[in-house]
Amino acid sequence: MNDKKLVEEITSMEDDFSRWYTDVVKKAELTDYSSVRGCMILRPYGYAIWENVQADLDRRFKACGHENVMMPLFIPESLLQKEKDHVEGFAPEVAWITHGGGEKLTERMCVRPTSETLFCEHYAHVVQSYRDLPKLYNQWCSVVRWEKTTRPFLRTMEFLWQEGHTIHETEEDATKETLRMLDVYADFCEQSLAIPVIKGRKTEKEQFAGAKATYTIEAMMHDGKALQSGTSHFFGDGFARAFDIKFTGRDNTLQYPFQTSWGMSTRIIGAIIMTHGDDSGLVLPPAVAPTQLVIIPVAAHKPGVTEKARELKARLESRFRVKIDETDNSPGWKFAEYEMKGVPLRLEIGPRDIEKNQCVVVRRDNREKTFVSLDDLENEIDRLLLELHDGLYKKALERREKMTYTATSFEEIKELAENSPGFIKAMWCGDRACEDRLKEEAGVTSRCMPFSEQPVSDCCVCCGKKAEKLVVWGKAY
RNA sequence: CCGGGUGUGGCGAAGUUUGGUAUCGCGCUUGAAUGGGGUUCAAGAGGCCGCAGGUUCGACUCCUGUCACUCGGACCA
Repeated sequence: MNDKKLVEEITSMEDDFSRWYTDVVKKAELTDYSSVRGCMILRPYGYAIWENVQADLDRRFKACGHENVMMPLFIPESLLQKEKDHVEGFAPEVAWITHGGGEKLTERMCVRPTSETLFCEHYAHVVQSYRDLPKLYNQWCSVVRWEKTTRPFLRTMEFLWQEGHTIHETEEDATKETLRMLDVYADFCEQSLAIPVIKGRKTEKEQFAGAKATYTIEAMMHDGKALQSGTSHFFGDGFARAFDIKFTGRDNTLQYPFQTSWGMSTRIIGAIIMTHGDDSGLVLPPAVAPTQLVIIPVAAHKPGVTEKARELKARLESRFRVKIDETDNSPGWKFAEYEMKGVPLRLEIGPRDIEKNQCVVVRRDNREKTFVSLDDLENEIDRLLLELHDGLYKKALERREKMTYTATSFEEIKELAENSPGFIKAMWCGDRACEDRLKEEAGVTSRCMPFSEQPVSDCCVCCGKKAEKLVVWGKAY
C-alpha cells in the first residue's frame, strides 16, 4: 500500500483523533455544510446509513407494538412551561418563533427540542379510562437545540431522531417499558451495529430534565471517550400531574398514569464512525452499510469481464446490497475509495478469476483476501459478512476492556483520568458533592451506574465514606 | 459563551512580514495508452482571494467590524 498517499488524504487517528473524525466524515461524503450555522446537510451516503438505522429500529419498535405518529414542529411557550424541571432543562437551548407572516405572535412558540409536552397534551385528550392504556407511540422527526459548539453527527443544532413516548396504567408497567426499550437499543447496537454498550442508570446529576430515572447505553469510542448512544427515561406520574392527565381505573377512581420516553439520534452514526473506523476511513457494520459489497471489474476492457461482473451483480442483488463500479478509475483508486466509504466487502473479478471460475473477496476490516468459487458465492458472502460483524464487535469489546480501569482512591482516579484514556470503574457514595469534585478536579463525569457489575471496593473513591454504588466514569462526547 | 487556529478555482496549499498583472498540486473536461493497491502522457476549462466598511493612485496583502469552520475548555438530554 502506498502510505504516503494515504496520509495526504486523512489525518491519522493517532496524530489527531478529532481531525481524523472530521476528515472521515468529509471524505466519506456523509455530510456537507451550508450557510446555516451548526446544522448539517446529510448527503446521500450519510442519509442512506440513517435510513438503514431507521428501518432496523422501526422494525424492532413495531415488534413491541409501538405505533408511529407525528407531532407539531412548534410548541407554544405556555405548554413548554407546564413541567418545571423540564422547562428549566430545555429553555436555555430552544429557538423561539416570535413572528409569523410578518406579524408579531401573541404568544411565542419554540421549535421543539423534544416533544414530551406535546405528547402529554395529546394524552390528556385521548386517555379517559384504563381501557385506553397503554399508548405506545413513537415519532421520527428532527428537533432543534441551540448548541454553542457543534460537530457533525455528535452535536448539531438540528438533528434527526426518534422519540418514543408511552403512557401506562401502573408504575410497574412504565418501569418495565423503560427497561424494555433500553434493551432494544442495546440489542440494536450490539447485533446490528457491532458496538458493545454498557447498560446502566444515570446519576441524578446526569438525568433527563423532568425524569424520575434515566437509563443509558454507553459506548467507548476509539479514543477512550464515552458516547451516550441511547437513553430511556422513566417519568413516574410527574408529567401526568403537570399536564392533568387522568384516567378512571379498574376500581372507578381517578388516577394519574405513568409515562416513559426514549430516544436515539443520528448521533449513533458518530458512534459507528468512532468505534469501527480506521486510518483508511470508515468501516461500516454490514447491517446498516448502504452498500454491503462492491464489485470491481479488473482489466474491464478484456473480453467477458464487464459481462461477468454485471452477471454477478444481478445474481447477488436479491440477497445483498450490491454496487458495481464500472467507472474507468484504476482498480487501486477504487479500492481506496470504497475503503474510505467503509463498504464491508469488495469483490474483484478479472480475466484470471474468470478462467478459474472464482473471484477475490476482500474484507474491509482486516483486508483479508479470500478466493471464492463462483459456485458458492452467496454462502461465502453470507459467511464473510457475519464474520466481519463479529470481528468488529470483538475488536471493539477487547479495546473497551483493555481501556477500562478501576480506581479505589482519589489520587488513583485522578492519575488515570489524566494519563489513561478510557473508562474508570470506581465506587461512589451517592453524594452530588463527590460527583462535582470528580468533574472539577479529575475531569471525569459519571457515565452510568451499570446493571451488572461487581463492586471494586466498599468506600467512595472521592470521600472515602461507605459506598455501594459502582459508577463508570469517563470523559464524554 | 471563553481561549487558540483557519478562510485564496471543487479539494489541499503558497503568496500577506516589505501593498504593484492570481500561483502550485490534486480533481474536472477532451483524446490516447494503461488496468490485481490511489496509472501515464498531451491539450483545455475554471478564481470579484469568506463578507462589509476604511486607508491608498493602487489592497489577497494594512486597519476596523462581522460571519463561518476548526481545536481545546465551559455548558449541554
